[in-house]
Amino acid sequence: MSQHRPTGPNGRSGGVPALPDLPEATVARLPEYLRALHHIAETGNDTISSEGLAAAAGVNSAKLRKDLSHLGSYGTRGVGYDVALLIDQIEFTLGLTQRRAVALVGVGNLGHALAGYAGFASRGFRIAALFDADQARVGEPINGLDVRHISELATVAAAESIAIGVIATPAAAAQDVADALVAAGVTSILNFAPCVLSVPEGVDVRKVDLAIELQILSFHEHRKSALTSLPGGLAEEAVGT
Amino acid sequence: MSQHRPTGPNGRSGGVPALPDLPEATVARLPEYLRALHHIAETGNDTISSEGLAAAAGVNSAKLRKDLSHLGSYGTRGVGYDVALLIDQIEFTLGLTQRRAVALVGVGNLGHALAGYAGFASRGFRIAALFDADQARVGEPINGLDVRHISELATVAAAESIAIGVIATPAAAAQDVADALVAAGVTSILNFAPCVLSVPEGVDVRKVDLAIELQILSFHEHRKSALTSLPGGLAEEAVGT
DNA sequence: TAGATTGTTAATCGATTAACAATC
DNA sequence: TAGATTGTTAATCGATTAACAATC
Repeated sequence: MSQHRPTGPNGRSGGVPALPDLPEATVARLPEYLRALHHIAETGNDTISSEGLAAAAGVNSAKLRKDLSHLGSYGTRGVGYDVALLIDQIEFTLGLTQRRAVALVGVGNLGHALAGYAGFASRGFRIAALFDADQARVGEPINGLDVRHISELATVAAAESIAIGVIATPAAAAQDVADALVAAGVTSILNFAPCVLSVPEGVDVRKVDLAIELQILSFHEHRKSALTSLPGGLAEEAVGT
Repeated sequence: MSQHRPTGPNGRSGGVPALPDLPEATVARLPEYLRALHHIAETGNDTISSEGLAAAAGVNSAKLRKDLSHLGSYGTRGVGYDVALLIDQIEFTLGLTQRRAVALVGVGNLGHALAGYAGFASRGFRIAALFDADQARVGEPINGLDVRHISELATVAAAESIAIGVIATPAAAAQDVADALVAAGVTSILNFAPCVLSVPEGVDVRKVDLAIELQILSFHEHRKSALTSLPGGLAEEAVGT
């Protein structure tokens, strides 16, 4: 999913503040904790136990504490975590202290929806530019931004300091778009096209494939219906804890 | 992410055809192999090696062979895999031999795009009904389907044999929608709302949170820029293989 | 102090990978 | 037969979890 460069055993020389190595599984959960913490903050709580936060994030509390211990020691034994402090720590770790500019390529069905998705803005990102290869769409205003032609990518990316790109094109176009993004200096790509992208070392790719999510659910449906049709009683038994 | 019931050590009595236990990580990759295989089939190849398929799916070949070995032995040593046969096997395993009916709840920005997403139809699913809580949207035709009021969920789900639901509502509404889906007999949910759902045992939930994907990328951006700003040379060194 | 809760340890579990014997 | 490639083994690695000592 994400091309990942091992950061090595932190073998550094200078007195630079060390960014600790975080397990990838932990990194993937931090945003969930952050979302839960914002929710908790909104309800007026300024302290939360690992048990409470874990419940809000849908994980078990041992895992949560283990995850947070990688960031440092920001809880108080016998009390819990200071919500505001923990929000700050996680936001810092995720690099969300600056609002990051994002380029969105492909303003079809899905791209159009993503361009208007309020969750990006509220959670640390700014859609800074929209691109499409179709001249007929260039100039079209979406959510306050005019769609630009893909050929302008490099210029705009430089001008807006864009390091993150979102691909919402058909699969057939995605690799070319990825190449263009990389050429424009983008080093992180979120790919909604159902295909594998090849990118140089140092560029991170994450993929969201909507049909794959349904197919995974389909697998479990298939299992569930197979169990149901077994001779009496077995279904319950096999479902276990 | 997905509430998962361990299926137990296959402890069965009767002579029912055994569905082998598959590691969850393998299940999550099968759809990717399937997509790659369809692509390979379209290019006219009827045989593919593990090396070739692995490359097309973006994984290493040892992992691919290990994954496929869980389904049984469908390759030929010295030759490779029969593309059509493997497609059939994976589709069977994923329960894609029947086209599955899906209910989509919430036809805002994102829901609208999902309702029109061709990838669902082409990869085993049929959006059978659209729902919204907003009476103003009820009756609106989207992609050949009229939006219905959420109160009709149970009736329609039964009539259309819907077992899979997609939630594309605001977070605040998502839990109520999930409850309604479960009450209507839905046993698999794909949740696009940024919140944790609580569902009964036996119901599977998968979650897609678009902002979380960007936040994970942001983390890596943060790391990369920290490395870049280190005193000369270290950046290259730390990036490693 | 007594009660609560963190941070850490250590055991367990599952996933990945390289290597290679089996076999086409 | 020789070459190619699978399916499996076994070692390694990373993630999860329960338990509890540390400490507020």
